[in-house]
Order: sequence, then C-alpha cells, then structure tokens
Amino acid sequence: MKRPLSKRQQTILNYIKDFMGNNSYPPTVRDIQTGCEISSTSVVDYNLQILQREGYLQRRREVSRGIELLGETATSTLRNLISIPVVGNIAAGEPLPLVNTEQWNDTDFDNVDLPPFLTKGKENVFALRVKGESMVDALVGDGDLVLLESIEQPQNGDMVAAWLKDREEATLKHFFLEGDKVKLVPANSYMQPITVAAANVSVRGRVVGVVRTM
Amino acid sequence: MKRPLSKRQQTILNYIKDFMGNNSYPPTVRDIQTGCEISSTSVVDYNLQILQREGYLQRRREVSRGIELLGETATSTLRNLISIPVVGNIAAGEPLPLVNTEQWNDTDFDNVDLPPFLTKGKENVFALRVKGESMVDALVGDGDLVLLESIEQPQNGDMVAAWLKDREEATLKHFFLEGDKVKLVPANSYMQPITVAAANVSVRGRVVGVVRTM
DNA sequence: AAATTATCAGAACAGGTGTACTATGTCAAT
DNA sequence: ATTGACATAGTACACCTGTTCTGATAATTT
Repeated sequence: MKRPLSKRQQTILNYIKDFMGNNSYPPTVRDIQTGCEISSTSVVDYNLQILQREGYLQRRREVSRGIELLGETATSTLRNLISIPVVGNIAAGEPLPLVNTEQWNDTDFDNVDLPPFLTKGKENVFALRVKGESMVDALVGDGDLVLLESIEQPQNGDMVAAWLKDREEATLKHFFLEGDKVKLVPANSYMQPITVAAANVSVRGRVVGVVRTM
Repeated sequence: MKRPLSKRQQTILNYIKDFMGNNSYPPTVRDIQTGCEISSTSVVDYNLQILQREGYLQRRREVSRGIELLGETATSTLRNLISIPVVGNIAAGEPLPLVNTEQWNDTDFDNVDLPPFLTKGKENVFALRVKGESMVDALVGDGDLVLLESIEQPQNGDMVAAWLKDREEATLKHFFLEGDKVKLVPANSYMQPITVAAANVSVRGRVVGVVRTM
C-alpha cells in the first residue's frame, strides 16, 4: 500500500515532527530546506507532494506553514513527548546494532514518541525491538520495545544490553563487575546467573525501560 | 496582576484558540483580522502586543504565524498525552480493585500520562501497579504498570487480568472460553495453562500494554 | 545502450505576511 | 475645553513563502 519513503522523505518527515515539537507551528518550506540541508525549495516542494500523495501529511495550498501531519505522525508531534529512534532489533543470534549518536537526528530510523518519565529525561536514549523469545528471563517478550541509555561504563546492578562475543548472543541482564569477570544476573530470580570474562562482554547500553503493547 | 482584557482582546484570543483547534497551525495577523472583522492589521498587531505583554501568548518576531498560546490555554489545545488513573495494585493475594468509570476524572488517583499509541486510543483505560513477583509467567515484574481496558466480555486470546475466586488469586493470562470452562494460558510458553470453571473467573479488564521503568 | 522515471538544482514570480508610520476617534480626568 | 492615554483606521514597505518553470543528474527499467 504505502510505498517506502526515500531517505530524504524520511528526513523531511522527521524534521517536521521535530520542528512542531519545538515550535507549536509548522515549518515553512524554507525552514525545511535549511533544516534538512537541501539546496532548493523546489526539492522540498517536490518531496512534500510525495509525502502528501502517500498520505503522510496534508497541505493547504497557498497557506504559509500549511502543513498538517496525518496518522500516528500527528499525535506524536506535539510537545511533552520525546522522540526516540528505534535503531534496530535485539535478538538472540544477531549482534546488537551499533549506532552513532550523531546519526540520531538524521532520522534514518523509525521513531517512537514517549513521555519523559519513561526516559528519565535522558537525552541519549534509543530503542531496540525485541525479536523472539530469548529474553523471557529478563521479563521481556517478543515485540517488546527496550529503551536503552547509551553509556560509557555500566554501574554494578544496572540492567544492560550485552553482547557475549564467544556465544554470539545478545542478552539483557543485571551487570556486576567482579575483577576481570562479569556476573550477569537475570531479572527473573528463578534463573541462574552466569559469569563470563569481562573481555567477552560488550555492553551497548543501560536498560531504562520496557514498553509492550498488545 | 493580569488586567482584564478588552472585549476585542477576548475575541482575538478566542479566535486564535478556535483557529488552532481546527487547523493545527496558528492564524496570521490577517486571518485574525478577517476572522474577527477588524478593519486593519495594525489593530490586530496592537492587541496582540497587549496579549503578549499580559502573558496570554508569545510571539516570534518576523515569523509568519509565530503565535504560541501560553498557560492553560496551551495545554488544553495541544493535548497529546492521555491521562490514565492508576487505580490500585495487582498482586497475587489481593483482590483486583473494582473502580467505577465515572470516578476516573475525579482525580482520587495518581495518574500517568501516556502517548496514545500505548492505549490504542481507547477511552476506558486504567492502570494497575504490579506488586510482587507473581506475574513473572506473564512477563510482568514487580513495579511494572499494567494498562487495562475496561471491557464487558473478553475475546478469546485476549490477555486479561482475572481474579480466581477459589484460589483468591489475581493473574494475567490469555483468555479462552471453552464451554463452561475457561482456559488461562500464560504468556511465557514454558509454563503450563490452567483450566478452571467459568463461574470461578472474574475478569476485570483486557491488557493493552505494559510499562516498566528502572 | 536507450528510454523512462525519479530526484535534484537554480532562479524567478506573485501573493502572503509582519511591521511601521501617520492620522483619527474615544473617553475619562483635569 | 484641554489633555493624554487608549483604541482604531488606512496605507505602505520589505521581507517571507508557496509555487512554477527550465534544465540537469541519478536511478531504474527496457
């Protein structure tokens, strides 16, 4: 039905959302032009036409800032919500995606809009979509959204998203550094902790929340 | 503190509110002019300056439609979060609280503000705070917030919050009506389903989401 | 390779839009 | 009647802004 959007169209759409979140009025064509570093207003107009044709937004002809977001996009624009990029999946057999913070505004990703209390007001929060049932021992199921704070070094007790190099396995566990070893404790206390060499663990982020819809 | 507004200023303020309710972008000076049947743009500008000075709105100079409503006006117009009452706890040994829908607005409860996608846009959604580890087989842990839609009769397959009368136990399970019996299937497929008499089950709501912060 | 489509670049135009300026009117206090 | 603050009118300007046009480039299909 809906054809996939080009990268530039994604960028524009996310810029509009971001703009309206900050400003309470929509951007002009030229706001979008400079904001997305596009060389011509006609390119913006061209892509806005496509976004309109594909049903992502509505435009009022000849009306300045006459852009109205449609669908889920609309509800998300408004304030009090923090837009978080869903940068990839987390699954047992797949490596955790590594994402540069700089890219986050470049909007190559789907975004979810969440209230601030879920992200603790942190800026550097991203989300991973859970695939499969491999995280049930962390009380996280298939399709759940895991909110991760990008951090340098986890504190003992933090729940982290970790990649175990030798097992080639992603996991969500409580993190405890014990010398040159790391003890990983499942949230579900019925399960056993595991202990591995610190060099074998690659931590991608600290879990700050989990969101499930059904 | 705030001086009373003149009739014309009231008219303008209401027109702006009305306009933004219909259009998702603020009006221009000339929109206000014609909408309020004012003969000159300078009159609009003059009164907008006063409305700004008195704190009713904010203007961005040189920006078309650069009007931002302040105060209660703002939050009421742009409501993007849905306020959900946390009506009580859900724990293994405690009965599920029974709450009248009418009371929800009466703010006897703590509220959480969530984005609409978490509540599927339903009106009759409330939340329960999970106490204890008894719901781990539904992938729900201590402190999680369970979002429930108040419903008449669950559909087969819905995850529901149910009270088992004989066991005096609250539980979260997938619901299947099979004749005069009800099969309750845990989300965690490693656990076994249970089957009980339909008369023994009291369903309080359908689970539409789970939210966890840590 | 050729043709077709999708996308981008640059410039220009016409009308939209915030603002400034001057003049006039209202109305209460002096 | 005079004053002075408040309010309104009309007009004009300079910039903003959506749109259009022509042409070029990249991606895809034939």
